Amino acid sequence: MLKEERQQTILNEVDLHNRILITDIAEALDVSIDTIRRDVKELDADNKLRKVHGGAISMGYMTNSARNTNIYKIEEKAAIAVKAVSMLRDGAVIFIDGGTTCMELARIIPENLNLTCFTISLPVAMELSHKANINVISIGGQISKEAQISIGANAIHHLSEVRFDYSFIGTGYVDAIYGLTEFDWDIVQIKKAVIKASKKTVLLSISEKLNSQHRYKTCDINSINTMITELKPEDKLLKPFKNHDIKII
Amino acid sequence: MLKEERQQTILNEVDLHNRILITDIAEALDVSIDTIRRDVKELDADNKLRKVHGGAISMGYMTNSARNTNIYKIEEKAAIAVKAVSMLRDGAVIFIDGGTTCMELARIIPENLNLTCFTISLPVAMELSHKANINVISIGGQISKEAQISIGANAIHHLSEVRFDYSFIGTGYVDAIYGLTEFDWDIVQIKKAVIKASKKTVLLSISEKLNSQHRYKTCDINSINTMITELKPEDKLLKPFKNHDIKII
DNA sequence: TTAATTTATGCAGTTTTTTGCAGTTAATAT
DNA sequence: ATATTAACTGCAAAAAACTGCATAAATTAA
Repeated sequence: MLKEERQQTILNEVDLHNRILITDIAEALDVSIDTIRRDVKELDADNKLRKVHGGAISMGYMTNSARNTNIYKIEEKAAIAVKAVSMLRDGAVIFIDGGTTCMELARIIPENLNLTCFTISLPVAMELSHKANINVISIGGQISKEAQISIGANAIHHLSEVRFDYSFIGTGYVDAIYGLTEFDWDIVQIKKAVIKASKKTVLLSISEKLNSQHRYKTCDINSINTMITELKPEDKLLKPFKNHDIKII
Repeated sequence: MLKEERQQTILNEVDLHNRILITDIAEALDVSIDTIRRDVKELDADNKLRKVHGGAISMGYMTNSARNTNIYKIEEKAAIAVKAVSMLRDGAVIFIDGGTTCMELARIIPENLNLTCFTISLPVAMELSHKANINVISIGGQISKEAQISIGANAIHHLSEVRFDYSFIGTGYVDAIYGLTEFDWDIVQIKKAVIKASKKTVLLSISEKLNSQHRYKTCDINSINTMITELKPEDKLLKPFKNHDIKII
């Protein structure tokens, strides 16, 4: 049997069943385990499948990391994400919110970090699921079509049963006096539950949102432990927040 | 024997068997191995076949090479999805499994249909969230990195608290005698819970999976109410399933 | 026709590729 | 923590591919 044939067979099996065992294939094709191991290694290098311990899994829809490049103020959000990542320590149990800033954080979390990440966001969960050492836990519930996050009583109830070392949240609007506010009532409810479940709450927000407010209130500014913007901590725009008990990065 | 003749013979053999061994051809045509090697080299340069170590394979046989971005057997899966969609009625409460076939179903569910859709799959949830009239409920839990679905006790517990009119599920392997089987124990547990929560269970499977089996059993074939493949119901491949109480579409 | 030239083929020696095995290390499961 | 299983490393045998060269066959030119 030709090597090419063998590799085609492997690919076919992987496509069919999403997952294969090296030992199964070796037995089926009657070649040594090492040979199949090498085949799988090659196919993995060619991005035809993903090699895992003991076998291989299909690329399937794993590949569709539909990089949405045109995110508003992406540079600022990336800068915020970098600061946020520096807070992460091995073994931490954290929560990551939805929204493009938190998505950016999820995207740049290093592969080698061991974390347990809870999230209500479908895109964040998908992004994190590609990282080997991150244990991802999706909080279920009704899906908000606009934000692609879980909302509703079910999600809130779930949040009441966990406790995060850190939660990284975004907000629609933030103001030193009025605190964090949102356009959407459902989202406020979820965020309240998140903050309640967190030992430390970290707010990620681009400076453009500073000094803005809306209808529904999530929490006072004092409920936030750390605030991250793309600005330097000494920037004058951040002055109104310095009077509070907030660490500004 | 003319060189042209010889090369034509080689091409014929390749077309016939999809593959050849250099040594076989050399022996059959009674010329030296080097000659055939040179012939194959030329034919490869002319893109008449693909030379590989030890022989050559036909161009047509290389189905997998260009297909990297696409989904395996997408036409078949789309055909299955079309049949599945025809079962949906306004107001139904359904469950959609993960996997590429179920993803295809999610993709083609009409915008104007009013449905409540539960799912454990992140990609399916994201896809459905774009449809205005679909109420999407994500079942949370630990995220399986391979399948991008929720697994574990939490997800199973949730499934125990709902009841679906229909559940559309995929499977790794299906056989008339051994029933539905999977590679992965966690996934079996989830699927058991799904089936238990469903008034009617609909299996979506491409025919290539028929008569295959693996280690862990999800359920007997009788637990399935409807079975959808890309084949016509009267296809002889489906005969083993006709003895059972299954509706075949 | 014959000589010259090109092309094709086979052979020997060398290099590369493939494969399986044994021993060790790493990962996973119990 | 320990047992089991898988992965990696280096090695060696076998098979295949490549190289250069010599010879044979075919083509062309004189």
